[in-house]
Amino acid sequence: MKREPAPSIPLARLLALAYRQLIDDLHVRLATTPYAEVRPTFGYVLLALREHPATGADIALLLGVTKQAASKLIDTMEHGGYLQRQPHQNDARAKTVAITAKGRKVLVTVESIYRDLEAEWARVTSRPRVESLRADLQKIVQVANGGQLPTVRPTR
Amino acid sequence: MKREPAPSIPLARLLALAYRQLIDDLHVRLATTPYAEVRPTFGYVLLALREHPATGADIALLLGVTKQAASKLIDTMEHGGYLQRQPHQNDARAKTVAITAKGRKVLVTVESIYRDLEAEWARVTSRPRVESLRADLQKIVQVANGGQLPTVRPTR
DNA sequence: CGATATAGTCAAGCGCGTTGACCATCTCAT
DNA sequence: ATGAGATGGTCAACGCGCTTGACTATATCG
Repeated sequence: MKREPAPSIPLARLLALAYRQLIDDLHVRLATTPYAEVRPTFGYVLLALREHPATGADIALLLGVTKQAASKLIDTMEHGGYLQRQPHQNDARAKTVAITAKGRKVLVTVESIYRDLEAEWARVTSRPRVESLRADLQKIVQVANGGQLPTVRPTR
Repeated sequence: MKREPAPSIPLARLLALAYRQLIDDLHVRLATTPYAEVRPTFGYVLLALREHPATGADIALLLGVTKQAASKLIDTMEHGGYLQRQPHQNDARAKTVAITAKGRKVLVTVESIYRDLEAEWARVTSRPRVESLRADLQKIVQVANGGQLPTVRPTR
């Protein structure tokens, strides 16, 4: 046997695989709900709107994309009934983007699915190890970005 | 105080951020080498070709994309001089795709950069924790895929 | 041998982002 | 108060990376 010492798999590859695993599983499960049309980016927007409405420019900034791209996404999400544009109170140029009841339901559904998925991960390793994973990743990402969690930028 | 228990950040988000962190840093550093034009997907292909050549169809399967998409990518990489198409020995339909010396140099460069980056991660947490991270992610992904590491599919 | 599968390519189209140009409105220094 | 510039939003055109569909040439196997 000419067995090499098993090469350690690049973290980048594992991260990509794990991420896809989660996202794909999420959307497989979402497909069985009334929210099958929800696209991966929706979640980030809904999450941002949960606390309080925002403008299109805010969302563009959050996602790290242009206003135009954000605007298109908001169009789609509005057509889907996940959020709503309203005239802005203090600024006649701006529009307020607010999450709808349907949008909130998606959020609740997604969170419940994530809980399931993370529980499966915990069965494969253990609850504490999953929490270490979360903590370590958070720390690493934060340190690399001056203490802040950077804005989303789903993938590339 | 109506302080909620600090919501734990979704693993999916952390994974996405960590992955982007790594990939972006990699390409920032690559930009200072003679291989600035290398795109994220190149690495996966080169890695696959390191051991032995493959056909376009193999590569398509590996990347989880169509033959057509793979073909275009191979075009680009061939123009860049990272790999080479040759007639296949036993099959007149097929073409053999082989890594070039330049392609191998990219691989060496990338690995060295990854070592640096992973070392930085280890400084933020610790060497053993980075290795736990790697081991846990690998296990989780494998278990979810019947013991095999799935094919690449860079992102979505 | 012929039916069917497979390797590869060309062409058109789509999703999701971009750049560029533009208008309406807000802000602020003068 | 006003005018220059910044900002919010939209429309239009286009690019990149992928898709589906159609096609040719060659392999494979009953």
